[in-house]
Amino acid sequence: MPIVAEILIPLALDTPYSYVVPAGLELAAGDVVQVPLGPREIVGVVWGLAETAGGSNLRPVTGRLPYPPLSEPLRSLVDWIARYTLAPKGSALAMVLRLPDEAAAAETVRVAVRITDKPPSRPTPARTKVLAVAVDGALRGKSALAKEAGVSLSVVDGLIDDGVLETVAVEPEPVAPPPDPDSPRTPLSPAQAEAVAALIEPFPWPPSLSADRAEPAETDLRPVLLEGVTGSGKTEVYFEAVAACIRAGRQALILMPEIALTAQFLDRFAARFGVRPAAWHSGIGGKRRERLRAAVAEGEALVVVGARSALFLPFASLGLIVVDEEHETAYKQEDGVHYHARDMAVVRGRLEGCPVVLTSATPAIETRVNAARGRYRHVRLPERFGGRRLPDIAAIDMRLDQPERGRFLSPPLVSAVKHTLERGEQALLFLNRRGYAPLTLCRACGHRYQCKNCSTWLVEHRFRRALVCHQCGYAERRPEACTECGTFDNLTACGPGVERIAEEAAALFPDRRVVVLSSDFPGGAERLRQELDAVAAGECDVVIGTQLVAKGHNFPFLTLVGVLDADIGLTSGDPRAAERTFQLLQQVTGRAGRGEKPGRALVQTYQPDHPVIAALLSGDAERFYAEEIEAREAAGLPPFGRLAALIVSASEREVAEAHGQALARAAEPPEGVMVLGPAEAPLALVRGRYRFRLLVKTERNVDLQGYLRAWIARGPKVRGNVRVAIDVDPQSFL
DNA sequence: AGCACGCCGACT
DNA sequence: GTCGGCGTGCTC
Repeated sequence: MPIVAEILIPLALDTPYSYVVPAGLELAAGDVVQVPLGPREIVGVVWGLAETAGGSNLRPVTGRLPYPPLSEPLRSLVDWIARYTLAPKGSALAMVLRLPDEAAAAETVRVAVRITDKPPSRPTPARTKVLAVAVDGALRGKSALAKEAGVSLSVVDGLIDDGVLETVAVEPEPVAPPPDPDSPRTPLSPAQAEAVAALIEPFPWPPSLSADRAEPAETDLRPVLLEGVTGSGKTEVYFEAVAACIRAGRQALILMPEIALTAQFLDRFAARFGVRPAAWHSGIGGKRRERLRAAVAEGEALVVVGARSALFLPFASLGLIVVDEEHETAYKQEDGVHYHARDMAVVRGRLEGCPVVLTSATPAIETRVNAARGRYRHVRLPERFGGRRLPDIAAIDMRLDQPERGRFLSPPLVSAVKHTLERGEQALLFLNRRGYAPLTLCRACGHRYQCKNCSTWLVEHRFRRALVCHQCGYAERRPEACTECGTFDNLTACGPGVERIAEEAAALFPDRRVVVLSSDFPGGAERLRQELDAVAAGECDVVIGTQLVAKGHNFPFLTLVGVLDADIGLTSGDPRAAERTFQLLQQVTGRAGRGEKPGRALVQTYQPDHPVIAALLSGDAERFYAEEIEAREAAGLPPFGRLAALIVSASEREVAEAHGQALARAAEPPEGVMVLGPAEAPLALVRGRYRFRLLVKTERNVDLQGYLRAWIARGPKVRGNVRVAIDVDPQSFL
């Protein structure tokens, strides 16, 4: 009887396709194979095998490919994610399978050169310089040697041709040198040591700590929330869990938001483990990427630090997943397959049978609730490391301390910055608004510049001389004359953005180095990264920054943080606005005083009594969480359970056809599902397609997928290429 | 993802 | 009259 293989193909297909297995080919589930699809050959993965009588009209599997098979837990993860996110299985597989393309896989042989006994046939000054360096007989790369000798590469090549230097093929440098868990380290504080013990005691691989205990601890595979204020040393605590994991011979994965994956962090890792960890992020490409993937699959890479896509690496023996800064929104993937990496990490941990540690100074509400209800363990680090104090936080009531007309820095803040700079310390002015001014209007006719596609104001970017929509990216040149009434030179900028604050700071402190850090930093992400390093090294006095300064980087010289408009975001319609604002402000004020000197934060606000601001000022996070959870309950929003948004993406024509129909002609929701509102007006026109959202609330364990499928079936008749996904966010699924 | 088919506008 | 734009559907 012929054997039929169910092959999942990494395309947007929801079901595996059937192929016959040719005689003589032994296949097992998880094997990576090549199969014909239409006119071409394509890579797929064996999802299942069956012996059947029929199937003679099926095309045969071409053959097995020399890649490590996908493990059972990883295949289950693909199935799980596809089901949960309503994505086609093949799309979920594609995230795991990103296989090397031929070009990238071609390993170029690296060569090094070494001096031989042969004297040069024609000694020239340049050659003499090279030989002076090479005389020690050590191996060097060609370009390294040329650089060290201060000559060009051709001189080295000439000496090779002459036989004076010999080339030696070198092994490529290891992508993942083994970290040493027992490398000497700075001692932990008592609070940290206590947290380490509490954290790893119930982990399945026996930690050395409990080796001498009489009773072996009972394993507890619940995810753990490791919560501690900024500067409490959470990293060192979870490093000990990583150490215990690799001592037990298992691999560890540390997930971080991309922005936090800095040289600074890798150095901290190196300080603990002797080597830098293997890093996986969107910037790592080609050959290196594939070698690292192979090292992970062979179990050779013991620790991987990576952005969210690292979650899909084919670990041979995963023993621990750490999700650093678990509240970060960067963990949400918003295009293609919609998923939240933190939650998928919890799922993968469950499927792999390994513990998952979530860390944060300001956990997401749903994580806090999960911890409070005992579904997650909760380990806390209550104080800052090394006896350092949290920054003093004070409010500046903008109704009382008004800035000068046309200015945005209040007098108390200006004087605080002045004193900070006089002491030779750094100040950060935080304003979560890119560009120069959020609104431009004509003084003559009152026309307000608005996006052509969205309902938002166009933000002036003075550096680029453009008006830009922050919603959809639409941009136009900033006009000289009003496009409505034609009045020349009469447009006025309303409100501040970071560029405008930089202008103000430069005027106030003309002899100081002022730098603006935002995601549209001129020169791109790489230059931005360098600039962040420069700021951390103290090469700047006043930093004006958007939310990106709240993340990742540690600025040891920073002692003052001024928050310019703390109220931004509190009034937005987002049900998570309060939480987001609290997290952001807590993180950014926590930047102050992480070096030698104590820090201070001043918060400009019009509503010092707002619960979010009050909680921030009092440093009472407990109160904030309690109040926020209560407020959500009262508003019918879930503090727990799942808040999802159905996102429909439809073309302009489809929208026109569906116009007038209630987009939320929803199926009757099942028990436990509550529709919070009708589909909103189009959120944005993105690349010619409108996106809609439908917010639904669910209790745990409700078949949200089923409901959403029903919605799709009975929803507006937008035919054809309608894509649907769940906006995965606060949720529970265990 | 590719690739084919098919339906409409704008051109040698 | 065709050329080619992309919207749509199909691949075991």
